[in-house]
Amino acid sequence: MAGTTRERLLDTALAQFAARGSEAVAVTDLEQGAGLSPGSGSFYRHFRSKEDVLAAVVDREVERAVARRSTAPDTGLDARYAWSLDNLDGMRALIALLVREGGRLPHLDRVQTLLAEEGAHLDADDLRARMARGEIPSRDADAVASVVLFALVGHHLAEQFFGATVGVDRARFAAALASLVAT
Amino acid sequence: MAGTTRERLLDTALAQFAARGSEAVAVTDLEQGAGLSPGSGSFYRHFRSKEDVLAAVVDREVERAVARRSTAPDTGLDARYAWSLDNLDGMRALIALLVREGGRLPHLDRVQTLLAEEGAHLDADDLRARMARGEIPSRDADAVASVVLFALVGHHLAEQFFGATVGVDRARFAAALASLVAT
DNA sequence: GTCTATAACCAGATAGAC
DNA sequence: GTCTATCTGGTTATAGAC
Repeated sequence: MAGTTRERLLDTALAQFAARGSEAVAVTDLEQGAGLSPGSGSFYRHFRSKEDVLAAVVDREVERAVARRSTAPDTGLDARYAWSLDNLDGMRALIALLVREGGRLPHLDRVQTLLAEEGAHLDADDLRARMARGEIPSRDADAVASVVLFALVGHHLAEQFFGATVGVDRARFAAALASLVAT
Repeated sequence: MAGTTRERLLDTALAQFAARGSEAVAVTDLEQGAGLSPGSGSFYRHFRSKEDVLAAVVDREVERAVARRSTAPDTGLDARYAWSLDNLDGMRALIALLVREGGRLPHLDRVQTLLAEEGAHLDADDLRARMARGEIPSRDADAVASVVLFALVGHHLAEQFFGATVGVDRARFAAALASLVAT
C-alpha cells in the first residue's frame, strides 16, 4: 500500500466504512488495514476520533467527485444517459456511505448538494425544450424527468446493494431509456 | 405499546435496526423501547442474542410480506406499475434492513428470493407478449423491462434513502412510465 | 418474567518510552 | 510517528432474588 500513513488510513476507512458502515468498523481495524500495529493508538496521531476520520473520508470523496466532473454531452439523450450512469459509478463509494450512515453522515448537506447537481442534468426543463422543438413527443415533462432520474439511480443502486444482475449492459440500458423518451 | 413483551421487542428491533443498523443499536435500547428496565438482562429471557433477534425480525417481515401478497392486476401497465410501487412500500422495512446490514443479513437468501419474485411481475416476457399483440410498440424487451424495474425500484429507494422529493405523485409517476412504454 | 447486580469483554482514547 | 501499556466507558451476557 502506497502513500502516507494518513492516506492509507483514509483509504482503509473509505473501503471498510462503505462496505460495513462506520459503526461496525473498529479503530483497530483501520490501524491494521493501514499497516500499523492493531491496538496501538497510532491512529490518533492522524485523526482525533473515528467520527473525525469519517468526516475526512467524506470530504475527500466529495472533492474527488467535484474534480472528476465534466460537462454533460450535448449529442443526444442516449449519450447523456450513459454519461450519467458513469457519473453515478464515480460516486459509488460516496453513495454507499450515504446509504449506510443515513442521516448521521458528516457533511451530509454537501453530499446531497452534489447528488442534486448531478440530477439537475436530467431535469424537466431540458425535456420541455426538446418537446417544444419537436425532438421528442410531448408528455408530462416533470413525470418523465422523474422516471428518467429514478431509472438511472435505480440501475445504480440495485446493482450496488442487491447485487442485481442488470441483465442488459449499460449502453443497451441507456439506449432503451432514450428510445422510450424519444419515440 | 401492545402485544407480548416478545412482540414489543421485535417491533422495537425492527424500527431501530431499520433506522440505524443493528450494530448501532444496543440490547439496552431494545429493552428500553419495549418498556423493560434498560440494562436488566430481561431481553435474554426472549432471545438468545442480538443476532438471534435480528434473524427473528427478518423472519417475521418476510412472512408478513408473503402474507400481504396479492396477484398483479391485469387491467393495464399503468395499474400494474402503481401496484408494484405499493408492494415495494410494503417491503420498506425489509429493504431498509437489507441495505443497512448488507451481506450479513440473516436469511439473506429468502429476502433476495422475495425481491426477485416481486421483480418477476415486471419481466421481459410480459412485454414481449404485449409487443406481439401490438398493444405496445416493439422495442428491445429485455432492456425496456430493466428500465421499468429500475425506475420503480429507484423511485422507492431514492424516496427512502435520499429523502428525495419525488416531485410528482405516485399515480402520475406510474402513468408516465406506462405512457413511455406504451406509445 | 422482571428486577438488581455484576462478570467478562471490547472499543475508544490517552500517556509516555523510543 | 510508532510502539507498549493502560484507563475508561459502554455492551453483551449471566446469576440469583423476588
